[in-house]
This record gives sequence, structure tokens and C-alpha cells, in this order.
Amino acid sequence: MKNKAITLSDIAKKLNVSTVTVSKALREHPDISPKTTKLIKKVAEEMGYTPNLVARNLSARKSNTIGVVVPKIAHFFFGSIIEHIYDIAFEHNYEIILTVSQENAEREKRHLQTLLSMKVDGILISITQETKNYDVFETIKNRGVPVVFMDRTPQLKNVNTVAVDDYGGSYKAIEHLIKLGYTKIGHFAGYTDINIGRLRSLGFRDAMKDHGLDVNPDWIIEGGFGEQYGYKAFMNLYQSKNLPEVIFTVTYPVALGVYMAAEEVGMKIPEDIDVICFGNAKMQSLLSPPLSCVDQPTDKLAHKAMEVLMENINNSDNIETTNEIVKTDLILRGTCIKNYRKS
Amino acid sequence: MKNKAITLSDIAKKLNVSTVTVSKALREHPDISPKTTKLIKKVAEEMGYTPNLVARNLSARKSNTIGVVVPKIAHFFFGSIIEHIYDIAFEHNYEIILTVSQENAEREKRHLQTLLSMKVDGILISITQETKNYDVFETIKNRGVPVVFMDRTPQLKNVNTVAVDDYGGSYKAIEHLIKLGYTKIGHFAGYTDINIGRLRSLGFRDAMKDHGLDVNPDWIIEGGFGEQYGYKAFMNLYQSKNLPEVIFTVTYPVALGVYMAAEEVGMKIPEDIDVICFGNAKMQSLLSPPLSCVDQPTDKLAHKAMEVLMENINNSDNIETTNEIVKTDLILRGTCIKNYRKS
DNA sequence: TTTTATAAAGTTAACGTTTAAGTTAAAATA
DNA sequence: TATTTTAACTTAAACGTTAACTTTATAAAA
Repeated sequence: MKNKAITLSDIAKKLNVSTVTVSKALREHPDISPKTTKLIKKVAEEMGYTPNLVARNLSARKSNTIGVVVPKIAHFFFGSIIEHIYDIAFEHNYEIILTVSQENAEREKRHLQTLLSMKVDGILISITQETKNYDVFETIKNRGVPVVFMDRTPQLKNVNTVAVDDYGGSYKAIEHLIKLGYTKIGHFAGYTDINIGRLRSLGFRDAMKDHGLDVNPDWIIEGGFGEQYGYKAFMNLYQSKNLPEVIFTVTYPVALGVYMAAEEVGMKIPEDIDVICFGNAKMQSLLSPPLSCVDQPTDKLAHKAMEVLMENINNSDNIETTNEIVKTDLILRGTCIKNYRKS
Repeated sequence: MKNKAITLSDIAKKLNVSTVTVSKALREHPDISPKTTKLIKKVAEEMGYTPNLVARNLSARKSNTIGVVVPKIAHFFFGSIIEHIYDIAFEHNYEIILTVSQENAEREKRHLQTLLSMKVDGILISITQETKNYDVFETIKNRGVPVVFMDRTPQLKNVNTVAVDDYGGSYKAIEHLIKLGYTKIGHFAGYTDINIGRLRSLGFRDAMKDHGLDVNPDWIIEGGFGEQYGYKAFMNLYQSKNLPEVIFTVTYPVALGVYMAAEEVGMKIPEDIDVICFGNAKMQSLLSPPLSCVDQPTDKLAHKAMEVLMENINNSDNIETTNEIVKTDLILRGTCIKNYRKS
């Protein structure tokens, strides 16, 4: 029943040649004559040979495999990034080992060690919201395995990063709100330990300051990047009866949480309270009202990250780190298009 | 700079024991005394040893790796299933090699061959909407690699399948529409070559027939499972000025397409045309109006599929195939809760 | 004709593990 | 005391490839 897999030596025996000849022929090595190569390929096909990549990887010390670590997967931003990564990897004949840290630093560390053990050729990672210990990254560096941090990057020197312009995008959004005439601006800031939270928050503060507006500390709420935080933060503000005119959220799930909470307490968006977020997802245009946002081009992010990684894999000696920043634009849909308080 | 990875023999040399002793000690083999085991473990830790899984897999003929093939990833249903699979795999110390076929049968086939070459212990797959050639699955079966088909299953005997009750869920939904008093019921049916399309369509037809209602062939539109088909189908119906009262869509992206098209032409859901779909996604409750649907419990699906696969991996001799069906419920939100035509 | 180059193989060793089959010395048994 | 058992190792072989040499036959050059 269980046909054992055909190996190189099975083919070699059948043709009375050496295993190496078969190996070389299948890889079109010039050592082997076109005639023999053709014959061997034909027989290999007939016998249903499929190379054993485990053996090949061990022997060649190259796996044609890239390890990916993301905090979440059922989330438009990461889902979209991952899909692009898969497409690019497929084109380059790379396989992907995707691991999901679930925003858990301990789990992230374990995944990274496994990827190292699996001898991946390179690693793409978006760190968790709680990653503070960077020892693993040192280990990986010592092993000589190229790493590119995407979107969520650690505070480390000499690492490759590809991120969006968190600060600039945030600044631009706030500036837009101010131009609309809003002055009471709140910010659901997520975790500010990590770059995306820190920089988006900084962009917010600087824009406010530069336009001579005060930041009300009650309206800046830290917490996390998921829906539940947006929901909770809004509910807290609502109960304290101290709401800003508009809320800028650090991610789009946080904005979703705001939508849900507002719906629940019967407040209308954008009339009663306006919302804008960092991060774009197709479904935002289907919300009611369609949610405006700072665009986060996942395709560019994924392409750039893979490009840098490939370069690092192919020139592992010449290791100059790059820090790419992808520009962001404001996408205005049904929120933050006018100031309802003034009308 | 590039520290080569520590191997078993590095540890062995340092301690003047054999490589095998180290290997056994680290696996807590009873051959090795507790004292030596402890020492070896300590030194391995100090030296920063990480096992080379490639070598281990080659030697042990077991990879602790599961291959997964899905048609899409940036899609709530698959994203959610995958997330669950990752969690379960993590608990069982399995790694996942995820591949994405992008609804392309050729690409699916190539992925399956790669997974075979990577010597995965088992495969979970949701086939593409166009998969018609089942030869690869025969090959896999001959290799003795366990496979479980999830949700989208081929028409093959003696394969493991885990699917939702497509027929029953569909039947229930149509019955509900009929009870509301709807008689002009349309169906955007996706691809009916594949089980999910075929059975959902059958459930629709049977429910109509059993309640003495005619099926208007103009209102049954096949095409695909994505947004664009829902959009196109609706637009076609709209232009022909021959719209049903309510549309039952084969997937939720198709319903999203209907929402977009209706918005565009200024028709109100559910007042002007009502919608219900097969498949649940968290975001549906944030739509306006919240979209009612036939629930598709991704957690149960993922759990069951992994359970069956694990069983097959662990008793590879005793291969009795199972065909699990997960029950579905109707979730009523803001659509299809009353018949607006009658009021 | 002899030497040199080249094409087309073949041989050996290595990649880092694990499994199976010894070996040795001490402990237990008869 | 002689024999068997056991604990704790070691050695050899294998997993399926590939990289780096080596060999052999033939063709080209001297």
C-alpha cells in the first residue's frame, strides 16, 4: 500500500549509473552529457521521483525557505502582508514557514528558535506588542541568518527595517483634523513601547503642539491594538462624560471597537463623534459611515521587505543594514470630511 | 562574525563522550545515567545548542510538520481557520508549512508536490474552486501521507473530509426566507463544480421545491466566491430590471459585493432588496445593515480537521476514512428579519 | 607518436542526526 | 566462584543529497 518514495539511487540502479550522475543530471550539471541527462530525466519522471528536500537541505546547507513571524493572522493588515509575501516567495521558488506569536513574546521567542533549528535562509518578523527582550535577535545575528523587521520594529541599531512613515502619517492626519476646525482631539494610542505606537503618538503630539493645541491627557488612552481596547477606551470616556470631538486611533481594529461601542450607546458617527484611524483595510469602505484612515500600503511593505531580505540572503558577507520607510497617504471616506460641531 | 551553529559533536568533544551519548542525553534516553544527562544538558545550554531539525527529520523520517494548502488567506473564513490551526499545531509541537493556491489548480498541485518533497507528516487542504484533476491526491495517498480535506472537498471516495452542513444550512436559510413571506428568492451560487457551491445550491433548490416555490433561472447566477462576482451579478440583475426580493449568496464576500453594488445604484438594503449569505465573519455585524448569515464555525472545523489528521498520523496503518459534518445555525442580524415588501 | 586538454562519468566524504548493534565493567544471581 | 544480568556507554550504519576530487576514454595539439 505505502509505496516508499523513489530516491536518486533507485533511479541510478535502474540505469546502472552512479547516484551522483543522477543527481547531476537532474540539476542539468554540465558534467553530464545531454543524452544521459535526457534519459535520466525521462526515467525519473516515469518512476515518479520527487526530490527529498530534507536531504537536499542538509547536504546543501540551504533550505530555500523563509521564516515569517507575525503577531496575528486573522487581521486585515497582516493577512494582506502575508498574502503578498507568499506571492513573492512563490515567484522566487522560496517556501514560507509562517508562525504566529499571538502577541505573546514568549511564544515569539520559541518560534524564532524553531525557525533557526529549521535552518531557514532568512527571517521576516513583525514583533509583538510586548516584545522587550532582544536577546534572540542577537543570537540570530550571530548565526548569520538575515532578518528583516517589518512594520513593527525593535529599538535596535544595525538591523534591517521596513516600516511605514508612522510619524508623518500620524502628523498629516492630525493636521487634517485641525484644518477641519477640530480642537478637541483624542488619541487611542495602543502600546507606546513599540515603534508603531510610539511614533504615531509622537506624530499626534507634535502636530498638536505645532498648531498650538493642548493635549488633554484624559483623551489619550493606551492599551492595545485590538478591537477590545477601542471598545473599552470609548466606554470609559463615555462613562466619564468627557468626550473629545474626534478620536484618532492607532490601528483600524481599535476604530472598529469605537464603532461598536458608539453603536451600543447610541452615539452617531460622525455627527456625535468623529473617528479616523491609522491603517487601511478594504472593509472600511463598507462600514457605515465608511472609515477614513492613513493608508498603509501592504503591498509596498511586503515587496520592500522581501527585496531587502533576498539581497541579504544572496550577499550574506556584505551586510549593510537598511532602514526603509514607506510613505503614507490620507484616505478620506465618510468620516472626518467635515466638522459636524461647527455646522 | 558568523558563529557556526553548535552541533552534537561539538558538545561531545568538549565532554569527551560520543556524539550518540549527547544525543541520547538530550532526549532523556534511559541508556544515559542521570548524572551524565544533567551535565550534558547543562553544557548544551551553555554552548547555546539548538538541534538541527533538518538533520533530525532526515534521520528520523518524521518532520513534526503539517502542510496546509488554502485558496486564499486575506479572507475572514480562511484567516480564521488558519489561525485556529496554528494554535492547535503549536500545542502539539507541530510546525505548519502554509501554502496559498490563489484559487489556481496548477499552483495547488505544485504546492502539494513541494509539501511531499518536504516530507510533511500530514496535509490539510481546502481545494481551489477550479480543482478537477484529482491525480495528485492519488499520488499522496500512495505515498502514505495522511490528508484531510477541509470545507472544500473533492468528489472522491475514501478520503477524510471535514465540512460544514452546506446542504442543511442552505435549506434552513431558504426555509427562513419563505417563512418571512418571501417568494422571489435569488441565489448567487458561486462555482457549483465544488461541494460547497453544489450543496448550497442544492439546499436552495430543494427548500424551494419542498415549499412549492418556483425557481427563476434568471435569479440563479453562478460565477465565483469573491466580491467581484457578487458585484457583477447584482449589476447584471439590476440592469435587466428584474430583481428578486431577496438574494441568498454562497459566501459572505459575494454578499459584500452585493452591498457595494446596491450602495452604488442607490438601492437600500434590506428595504429595497434583502440579503443573506452562507458564512459568518465578525465584520458582518459592523455592516449597515448588519448582515445575517448561516454560521460556519471555523473553530470547530479547524479542531475537527486537526483531530482527524493527528489520528491518521499516529495510526498510519489503520486508515479508515472519516467524513465529518459540522452543523450550522442561522444567525439573524439586520437583514432578513422581516419582509419589507409586505409592510 | 606522444603529450595535453576535455568531456563524461565515477568515488569519497560530508551534512547532523538517530537507530541498531555491540562492548565493557560492575552488580546480581546461582 | 562462575555465570548471568544490567547500567552506561561506544561504534557502525543509515537517512538522501551534494561538493570536491579522481578516473577514464577520447579528441586535439605538438
